[in-house]
Amino acid sequence: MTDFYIEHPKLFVSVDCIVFGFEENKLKLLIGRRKMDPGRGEWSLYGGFVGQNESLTDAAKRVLFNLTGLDKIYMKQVGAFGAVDRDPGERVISVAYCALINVQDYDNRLLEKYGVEWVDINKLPRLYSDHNLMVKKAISLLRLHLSSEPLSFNLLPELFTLTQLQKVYEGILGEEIDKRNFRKRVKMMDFIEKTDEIDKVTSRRGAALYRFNKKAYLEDPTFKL
Amino acid sequence: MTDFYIEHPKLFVSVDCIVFGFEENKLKLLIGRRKMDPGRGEWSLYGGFVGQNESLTDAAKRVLFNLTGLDKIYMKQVGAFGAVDRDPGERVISVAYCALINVQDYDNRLLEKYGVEWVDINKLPRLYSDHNLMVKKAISLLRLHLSSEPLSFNLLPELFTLTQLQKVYEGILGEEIDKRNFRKRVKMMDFIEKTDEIDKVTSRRGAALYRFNKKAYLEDPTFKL
DNA sequence: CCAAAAGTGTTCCGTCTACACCCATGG
DNA sequence: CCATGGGTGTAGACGGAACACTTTTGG
Repeated sequence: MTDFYIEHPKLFVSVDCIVFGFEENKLKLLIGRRKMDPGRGEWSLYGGFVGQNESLTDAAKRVLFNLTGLDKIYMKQVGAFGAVDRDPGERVISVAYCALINVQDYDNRLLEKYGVEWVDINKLPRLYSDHNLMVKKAISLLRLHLSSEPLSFNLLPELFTLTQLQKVYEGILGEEIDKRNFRKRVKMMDFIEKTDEIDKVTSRRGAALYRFNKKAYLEDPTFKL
Repeated sequence: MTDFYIEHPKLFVSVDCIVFGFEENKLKLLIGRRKMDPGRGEWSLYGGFVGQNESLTDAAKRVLFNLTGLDKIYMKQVGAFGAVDRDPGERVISVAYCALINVQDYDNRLLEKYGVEWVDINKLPRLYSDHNLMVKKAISLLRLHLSSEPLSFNLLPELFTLTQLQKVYEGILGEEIDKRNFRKRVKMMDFIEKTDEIDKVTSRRGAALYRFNKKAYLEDPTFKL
């Protein structure tokens, strides 16, 4: 390949992943202690550098797969962060990606392997570099799109109760929702289907389990919840 | 500075600017013919490479200043574009920025100097590389934020008529708006102030000129239009 | 005197919000 | 039998959408 742009500088480019999960009826983030300099020991998002022949999304997928053992994760770009001194070590441009995973699919042995933990988003510590900023932006993005896109199901198992679904909404929005109004709205979405299964774990009475029918949704992708 | 990350590759990073203007009651984009290889002669956004000691936003500001002679332009990041072969010349990560300018402030002599033109966003040609994608995303972003942020005033002169304001909305949303409903909503925003000035250019009768009072807005930054 | 744009209110309908009680079950 | 979470409907308020005519003035 010819060097068309040889006179311009090249920079390190990394991706940082903001991994959301839903556990104990709370919205959580997968973060860990940095294992390298600079910033060794500080709380941090998990990231990695972008390869010469790797697209940004591929890099994000690779990093997410390493961290979680999962592929086909729902993922969305949050934005590029490029302050000159954002990384104390070297000049690095970082592109943040937000990921939503179902913690049931996550292998907990990886927590130890990577030294990461699920931390309540309302109890986040100070993070390395500009990672708090990234998280803040990711949450605004989630909030912005929550009511017009079927995001929430990515955080839940295949079968879920309406209370769980509601808690996901409350976790992301950071406010409580009226149960009756919420269920009324759910009923209008035909692709949120009641199954015959009953969940007896979280309540004595048992709660009906629902499923998000992706195929039905794609036939008429109108979402408002 | 120590080379902490020496083992990782470095990439070219550029910024591309999507410059919106409002002219002849239409939303337009400032684009031109590429003056360099690869892609010489193709329609393209205006961009530039990010320097080693320059933040992403500074790079975008610099490129915008070069192109328009204006600083303090309203600017928002659209996102990072990182497909491996997005640029036919070399591997380049590009961060797109959307800018809103008032064409009255723009020196038309620069059109020739840079070989750029104001093109109706509904009549855009095929653009270089993934620039059409960038534009599309920028427009979605504008639409998304239009009703909750005072974006539109950046496209208008200090003093503007309500019809002009409405045309900006229609241009961005791509649909017509009811005049009476629109004006009713404008009246509720106290920081859109009627002045004593009258515009006699666009109508025989003359239209009242309004002003966006930024200070008043900042005291109570609630926007809904 | 007419063309062209400015300006102005009301009614209706649908959507959102507030709100409280009974049910089923396991321990 | 009681504590715990699951499940259900209605009325009133509010906001958005539809809609047509009068005014002013330059040419």
